[in-house]
Amino acid sequence: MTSEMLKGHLDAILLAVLGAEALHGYAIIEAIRTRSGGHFDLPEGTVYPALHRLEQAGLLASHWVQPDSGRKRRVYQLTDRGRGSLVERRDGWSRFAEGVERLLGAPA
Amino acid sequence: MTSEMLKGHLDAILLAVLGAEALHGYAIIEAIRTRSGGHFDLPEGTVYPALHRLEQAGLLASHWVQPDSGRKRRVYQLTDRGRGSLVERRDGWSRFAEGVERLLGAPA
DNA sequence: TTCAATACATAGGAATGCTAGGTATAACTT
DNA sequence: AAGTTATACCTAGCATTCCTATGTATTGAA
Repeated sequence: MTSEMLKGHLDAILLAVLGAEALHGYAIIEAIRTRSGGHFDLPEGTVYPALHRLEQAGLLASHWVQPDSGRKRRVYQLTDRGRGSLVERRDGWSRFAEGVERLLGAPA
Repeated sequence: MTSEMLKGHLDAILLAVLGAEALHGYAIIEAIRTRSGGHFDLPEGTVYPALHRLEQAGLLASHWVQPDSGRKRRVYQLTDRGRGSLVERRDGWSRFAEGVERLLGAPA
C-alpha cells in the first residue's frame, strides 16, 4: 500500500474522523491509526497542513484549548459546510471504489 | 469524484485491464470507460504517459501492429513482472479500501 | 474536401502527501 | 537535576502524479 494511494482521499478521512467527534491534530493522527485497523499511520507533516487547508476552505473550525495537564492543543470541529462536504465525499468514495472494483475485481 | 482520487491507483487499473487481454492505448481508454460502468473516462494525456512509465518499469511490453484497416497501433501486454505486480496491487487496493471504509464507514 | 473519429505523443502546470527539520511543554527515568 | 521520551504544534521544499493543451498522422464519412 503505497502512500500515493492516499492522495485525494485524505480530506474525506479527516472530515469523517471529525464528523464523529471534535479532536486536536495529534489525537486525529492516533484516531486514524486506531480506527483504520492500523492501516494508516500518517505523519504529522501530512495531517497538519491538511487541517490548515480544510480550515482555510471553511470546512473546519479550530480553537485553542489549555487542558488541565499538558500543553495547549488546537481542537478542530466540522463546520456546516464541512458536514455537507463529508456527505458528498462519502458518496464520492463509494462511486470511486465501485469503479475501481469493477476494473480490478475480475481476475483475468 | 475528483480526479485527484485516481492518484496511486491508475497503475493498478491499467495492469488489471491488460491482465484480461492485450490492448492498445486507445482501446485501453475505452475499456476503462466501459468496464468501470462509466465512472472513469480518462484523458489520453493521463493514460499514454502512464503506459510508458509502466513499460519503462518493466511491467508492460509493447509492439506495433498494423491492422488491416486503420493506422498503426501500439499494443501492450503484461510481462511476468507486471503480472506479479498486479497481484500485489490488487492486494494493496483491498487493504487500502478496507482502511478507508473503516474510517468513512461509520457515519457520526 | 471538410469534418469527425481513431491513434499516438509530450511539455508544462497544479495539486497533494511526505521528508526533514524546528519549537515547546510535560512526564518519566536515572 | 539531568536526560530521555511522549505529547503537540509548525513549515519549507521535494517528489510524484494526473491533467490541460497542443501537436501529428491516418482513415472514413458527409
